[in-house]
Amino acid sequence: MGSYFIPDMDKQLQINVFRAGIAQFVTFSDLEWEALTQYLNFSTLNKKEYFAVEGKVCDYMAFIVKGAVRYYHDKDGQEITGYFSFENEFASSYKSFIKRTPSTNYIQALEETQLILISHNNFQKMLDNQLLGLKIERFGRLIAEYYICCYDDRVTSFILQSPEERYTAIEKTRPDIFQRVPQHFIANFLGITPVSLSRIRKRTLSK
Amino acid sequence: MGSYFIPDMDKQLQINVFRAGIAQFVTFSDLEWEALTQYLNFSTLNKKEYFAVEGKVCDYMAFIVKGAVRYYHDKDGQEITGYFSFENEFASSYKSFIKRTPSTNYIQALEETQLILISHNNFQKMLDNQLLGLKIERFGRLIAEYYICCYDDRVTSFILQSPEERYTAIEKTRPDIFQRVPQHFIANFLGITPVSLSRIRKRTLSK
DNA sequence: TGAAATCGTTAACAAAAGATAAGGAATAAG
DNA sequence: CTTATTCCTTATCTTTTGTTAACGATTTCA
Repeated sequence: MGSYFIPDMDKQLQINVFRAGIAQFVTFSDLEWEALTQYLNFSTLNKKEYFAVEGKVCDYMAFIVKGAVRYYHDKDGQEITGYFSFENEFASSYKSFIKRTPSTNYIQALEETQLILISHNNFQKMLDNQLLGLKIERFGRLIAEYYICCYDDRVTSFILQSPEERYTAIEKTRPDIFQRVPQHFIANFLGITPVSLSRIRKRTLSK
Repeated sequence: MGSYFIPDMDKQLQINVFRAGIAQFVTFSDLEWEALTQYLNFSTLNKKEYFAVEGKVCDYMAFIVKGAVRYYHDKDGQEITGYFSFENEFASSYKSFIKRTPSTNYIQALEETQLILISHNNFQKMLDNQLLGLKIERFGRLIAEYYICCYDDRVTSFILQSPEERYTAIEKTRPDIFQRVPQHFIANFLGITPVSLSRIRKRTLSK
C-alpha cells in the first residue's frame, strides 16, 4: 500500500520512537520493555482512513509514530472538527476507550499515518502482568493527568477568550498547524465557522 | 465558627460519606481503609472562603462532604466562573495540584462547605505505602479518567453547540444548579455574559 | 489532461452577543 | 429597621458571528 515510495518505518525503529515518547511518562528497563512490546500492534492509515468511527467502541489507544489525525463529529451530516493529534502524541476516542461505550466521533488520518496500537484487552493484560502492572497503572494515571491539563487549558480558552483571542493564541503557539491542516478544520477547532475565521484573519492582519 | 447552629458532621460520619464516594472508583478493605484514613485532613470553609488561590500551588485534593464550590479566574479584575463542584465530588485546581505550578484560578466556597483533604505529600506517601500504593495508583488513574470524560463533554459542547443549546442542555440535565448558584456565574460557565443568558432565558420561554 | 472536488475569500443580510447603563426586587449588613 | 449590596432584567447601541451564495485558485482524480 504505497510502501514502495514511502516505505513504512522499520518496526524496530518505530518501537524506539515509541519508547522515547512514552518515556515522558514512565521509563522501562530493557527487560520490562521486551515484555511490553509483546502487547503492541502496528497499523498504517492512508489519508482519510479511519482510526475510530462513530457508533463503534474504540478498542485501541494509539501512539502516532508519524503523521497526523483529526477528530470530528458528525452534526446533521456536517463534519465538525474538534481536535488534532500529531507525531509523538497519543490518540484515542478516550471516552469510548475508557468507558467501553460507542464513540461519538470519528478519528481520521489527515495524511499517511503510522500508529502503534494498544488494544483495550492488551492494556488490561499489561495491568495484570506481574512485571509491568505497576508501571502501566502509573502510565495510565500520568497520561490521563496530562490530558486533563490539556483539556483544562482548552475549556479555559472558551471561558476566558474571544474567538479572535483564541485564534491569535494558536497562531502564536502552534503556527505549524496552519501548515498542515486546512483552515476550515481549525475554525471548527476554535469553535467558529470557516467564514468567521477568514474574517478574523483579515481583521488581525492590520494589528 | 457557626458550629453551634450548623454543627460539623461528626468526623466518622464524614469519613463514611467519603468512603462511599471513593467507592465509585476503588473499594478498600477495612484494614486498608484504616491505613488510608491516617492520611486525611479535614476542613470547613465558610461561604466565600477559599480552597485555592491564584498564584499559589494547590496542595490539596478535596472531597466535598457537604456544600459547594465555584472555580473562577480573575480576568482584568473581573471574576469569570469556570466550574462548580458539589457534594460527593472531588475538587482541586488539578493542573496546579498535578504539576506543582501556581494555580491560575480561585476555588471559593459558595456556601458553608465541609471538605476532606488529601495533601500532595500524603498522596505521594500513600503511593509509596506497601499496603495502599497499588490501589491509590489505580484510584489516581480512574479519577483522572473520569475527569477526562467530563472535560471531553464540556469541550464538545463548546464545539458543537450554540450558547442557547448549551443553556437548554444544562437546564435539562442540571436544573438543581439554578437553585443553588447565581445565574451570572452560570452564564460564565456557559461561555457568555450574564446579560446574554438573561436574553436567552427570555427567548426560550416561548419554546 | 480535463473534469470534479476542495478550499479560502468576499459580499450581503439576519441573528446573536458584547458593552454600558439604568431600574427594581431580593438579600445581606449594620 | 434602614441602608447597602447583590442580582436579574431590560433597553440601546455596537460589534461580531452565522448563513448563504458566489467567485476564483488549487488540488485531486479518473
